[in-house]
Amino acid sequence: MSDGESRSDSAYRQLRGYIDGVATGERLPSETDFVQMFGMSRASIREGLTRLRTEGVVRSRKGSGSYAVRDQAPQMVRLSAISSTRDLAEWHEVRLALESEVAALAADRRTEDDLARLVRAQETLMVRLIVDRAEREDVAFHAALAVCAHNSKLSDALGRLTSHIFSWGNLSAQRSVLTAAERRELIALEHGAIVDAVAARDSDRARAELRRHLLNGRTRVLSNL
Amino acid sequence: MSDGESRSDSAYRQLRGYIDGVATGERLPSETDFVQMFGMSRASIREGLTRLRTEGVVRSRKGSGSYAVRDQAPQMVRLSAISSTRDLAEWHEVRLALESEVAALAADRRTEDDLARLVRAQETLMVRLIVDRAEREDVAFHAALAVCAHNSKLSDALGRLTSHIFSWGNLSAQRSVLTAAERRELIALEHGAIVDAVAARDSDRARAELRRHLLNGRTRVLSNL
DNA sequence: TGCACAAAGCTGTCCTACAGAATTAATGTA
DNA sequence: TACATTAATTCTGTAGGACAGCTTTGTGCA
Repeated sequence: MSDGESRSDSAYRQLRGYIDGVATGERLPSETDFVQMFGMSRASIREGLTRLRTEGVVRSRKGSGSYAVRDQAPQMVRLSAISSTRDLAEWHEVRLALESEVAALAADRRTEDDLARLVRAQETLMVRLIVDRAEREDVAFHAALAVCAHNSKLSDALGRLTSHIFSWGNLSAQRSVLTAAERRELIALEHGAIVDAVAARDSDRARAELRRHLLNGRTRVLSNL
Repeated sequence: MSDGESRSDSAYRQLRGYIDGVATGERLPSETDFVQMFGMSRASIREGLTRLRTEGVVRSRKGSGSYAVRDQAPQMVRLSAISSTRDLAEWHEVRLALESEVAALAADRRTEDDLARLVRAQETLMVRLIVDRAEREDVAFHAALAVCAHNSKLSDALGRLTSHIFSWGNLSAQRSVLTAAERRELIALEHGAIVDAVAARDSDRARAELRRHLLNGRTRVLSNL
């Protein structure tokens, strides 16, 4: 889990943890202090600090020191760049949290029209899977599921997060460990179970089946790195 | 150019300009190439690159090179203003999704120190509840729980969302249907159940108890409107 | 006390060096 | 020739040292 973490990732994480424990505007220890505290070179410490400066969490003044800048306007949740497998795993967990709730709400609230759209999205996906990986249709299925939940805040956040994670996937090698046929069968099975649960208005089962689907997918993706 | 510009500022600006002129996914020149192109040290170049990586504009792979990312995609999830009870209910559901997962992860991953902090937060809350509504201490308890989950993305998003919801609550009349004593007993019971589940490393129970806690709270708040 | 000045500490920047991953070139074999 | 294997090269990540220039602190003097 934390093995894919580079030195500067570790520095960033530890610095962030340190900053969470100090008052607004307070001066941080010097970079050389952090070097001794964290047991890594000043270059790595500075890299972590640079990231925090970019995020607006820290401000540095030449000759004086670095200072914690507590956040001013928490009106946004920033989808920070995915720069390590740990970042990816963490965003996956956020997605899992949102989408498992979406699945449960979908089972509770779906209309007949919603269900019809969901079924159609799944059928379109399965047809397309014969040709290629059908990533666009896969996203469409999950979007159709989100619509069923009848919560615009939830589906909007989930949609942005999913595309964020997805855009990372496009950059990486994206070699699947599964054959096309295996993948097709898996999706048929797992998506089918979700659709069934939503159709039966069984929210607990919908949540459980979606969790299984995402956890399986995560395992496959992460085992590829 | 401008006098107040540091070397790394200049590197950042020039790198950004360079990247604007290349295709998505294209490989950038090496850091040593930029050293010659911009006439500054590799440290300054790397600082500029680190900023761009943090912004998600660039991605670097050890041994290979740095690549332009583009597809600037939606980097933010906007916490839109709460202007109706429906908005409030929807954000509550998002919070429920995130925090129930946090509770489950907390039970799985909490260290002894995490647990100690959580218990202390609850004790502080209970003491303060004798005096007033102790909203700050209530938030602190939930923050302590989030720390246990060891997922900075999840806890950050949840923290911002919670403060967003709370800021609405502060604006409204905030008349509770419960007496202070009733509220105190309820929090003791429900928070206690969560702490117990986390202590026992029972993720399912932690999830369930947190759901119950939040759903009860939601019912109380919404029945007030 | 108040002020000037020296000393120490800090970040910003540059340099050199090397490990380790990824890519490319070279080489041997069928 | 075609291809698999190996070696050389390239590149980022990290370490450590050095110094300039700015800020803060401390000291001594009037």
